[in-house]
Amino acid sequence: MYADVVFPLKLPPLTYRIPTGALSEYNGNLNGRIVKAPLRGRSTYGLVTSIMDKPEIGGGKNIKEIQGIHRHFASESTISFLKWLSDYYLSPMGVALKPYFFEEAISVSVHQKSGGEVKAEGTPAIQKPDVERNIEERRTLAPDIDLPSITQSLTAVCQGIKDKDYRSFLLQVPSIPLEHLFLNEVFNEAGSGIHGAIILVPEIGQIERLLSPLQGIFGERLCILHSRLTKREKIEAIQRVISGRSDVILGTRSAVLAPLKNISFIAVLSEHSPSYKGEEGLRYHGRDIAVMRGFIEGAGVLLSSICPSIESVYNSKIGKYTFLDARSWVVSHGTYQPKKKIKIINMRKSALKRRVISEEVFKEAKRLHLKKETLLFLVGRKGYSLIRCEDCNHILKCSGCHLPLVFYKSRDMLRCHYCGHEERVPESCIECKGFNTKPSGAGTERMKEELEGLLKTGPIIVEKGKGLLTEPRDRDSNLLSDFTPFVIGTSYVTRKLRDKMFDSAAILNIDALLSRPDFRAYERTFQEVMQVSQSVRTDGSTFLQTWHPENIVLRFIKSYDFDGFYKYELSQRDSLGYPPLSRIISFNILTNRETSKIMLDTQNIADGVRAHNNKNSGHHRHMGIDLLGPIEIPSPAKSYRHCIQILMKSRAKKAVHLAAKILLSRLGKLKGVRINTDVDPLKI
DNA sequence: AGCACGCCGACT
DNA sequence: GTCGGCGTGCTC
Repeated sequence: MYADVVFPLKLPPLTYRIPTGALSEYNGNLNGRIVKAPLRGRSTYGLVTSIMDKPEIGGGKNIKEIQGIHRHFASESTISFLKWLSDYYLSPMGVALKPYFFEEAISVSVHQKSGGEVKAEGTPAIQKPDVERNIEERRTLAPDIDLPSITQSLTAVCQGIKDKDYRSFLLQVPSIPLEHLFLNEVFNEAGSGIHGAIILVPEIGQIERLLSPLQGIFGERLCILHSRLTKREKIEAIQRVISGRSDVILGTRSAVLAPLKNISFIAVLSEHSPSYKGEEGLRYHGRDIAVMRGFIEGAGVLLSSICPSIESVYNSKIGKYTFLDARSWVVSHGTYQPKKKIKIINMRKSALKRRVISEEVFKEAKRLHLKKETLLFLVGRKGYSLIRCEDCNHILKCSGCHLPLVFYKSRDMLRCHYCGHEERVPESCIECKGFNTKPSGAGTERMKEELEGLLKTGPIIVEKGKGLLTEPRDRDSNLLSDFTPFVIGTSYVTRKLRDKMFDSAAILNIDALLSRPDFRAYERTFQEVMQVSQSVRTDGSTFLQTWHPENIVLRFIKSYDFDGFYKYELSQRDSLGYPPLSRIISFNILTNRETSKIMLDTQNIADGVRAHNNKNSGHHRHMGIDLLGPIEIPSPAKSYRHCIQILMKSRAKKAVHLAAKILLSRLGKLKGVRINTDVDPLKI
């Protein structure tokens, strides 16, 4: 008998001989067991995914023998999920095994005597929920909360958990605290029915805010899992999960693949967050994986957000998810009023002299400064500005990366934010040799300068720029006391300083967000504004400065018309053939070699696949597969100098996978290149 | 991931 | 002349 073994390496399953007698010792089934097998002369731990009578004909000639059989790791459903992952993300199975915490599981096996099954200790008794606290929370968050209609659906979630029905929900909430409150409700209602749960948040910082309420409910059953744990901590966490001591996991993206034996519930908070998408290794999307894992393992899945992704709303419209609308959880009086004012500022009418700040925002700054209140300024970048030639309109770029260089006035240097390269500011324009180079646009540094200048001229005195934060990267966010009047930062300040509330906020150049070369630019902008408004107090305003106030997205945003936006955006995506109505797969061909020959070869391969596609689906014109490229793009990987990209795009979502496999197998024959495949890429 | 094989620069 | 650099390729 033979077994296919997967190693946590960039490898497909390899075939090994099963030692005689071993099978009967394990009831004739080794599937899902960790085994030790020789690989390139060294014994390595791997996972058995299938057993068979005869080895595959095409496989290796001198098949080696399994050296040791260890604990059971993966159920049949886990193995089929692994296969699905490898298939969907077009990666070798070993790459799919890695994020499964396989190596941690091996360490656990090795340290605590291999061979035998670890007996699950049975789930510890559920702790009494902290009822007092929850009631208190409800009172302060939403005094007249009207639960009935929501509760019905919520109970359905709980029933789903109890019945092991496959059910996914998309919940739209008006605020982050209510998102958390809802989750609390689910656990209070369904707590005793939950055996195995995963709660995902997009960033590590958000774990903290859910920790104590969840500990109140689950006590020792709760386990934290994220990528910043040390090796040791990770192994410890996985040990708790494998042994059954912990069956409720709170963590980031990677936690979705925690090796839980049973799962009855998965929650994905802020499901729209781009942090859920991986950019290396197995490039899986945490939210999509959650839905798929829920389906395969029969768990209820709850996706929630203040501003859901177009994908998820689409999926709810076509019946894949049940939509729960909690936006009406708005309290009319009381302390909680989520719909804060959003003001669109027409810069054509009201930009002040240096064109980065408007009269309205300046007035608001003066007003708030007098009242000792706080204002958040959001700018597009760090540093002072870009440098643009007034004569030829050329913007200074990094010679290596072809990305704009950022001017740091304080150090009088230009810096490439991508590769870190620094250079002196040139005397004249590289393009036209003119001497008319000027700062263009505004970063945090320039805003600080601008603001100090403006406020000093008025009746307000700023204490030597004190309290103005220009370097939000500072690890120590404690620098920001509650009395810090003005914070200037890039958008990720809102993520890092979630608990700090501002009296107003201003996005100084929303046009930069809206005009990003990304088909999701409008969606991202909507989400960004919703995010920012979360940090603004109830009676405060969010100012959006724009040179294009006629932009339809701004009108949707201003009136919080998410439904209108969704309709508009979906029709745009439809007419251009973008997701969610199509699927995109990107292929990056990375190399350090001369690019011209590879470019030619790649072109030929692409043409071949194009011909193949046309032959197979020529009569369905609208269902065809678009193959774009190859084109040379700036290399996204530091260790490779060149990158050639091919994009595949089609409304026929299954056919595109098939075509991608053909393309990949041909690209694989190229020498001296590395190929990165990204299914459903976020950045293209 | 490792580890071997392989083809170009400064040392005994 | 060799030692060794790491870039490239293979692992049942």
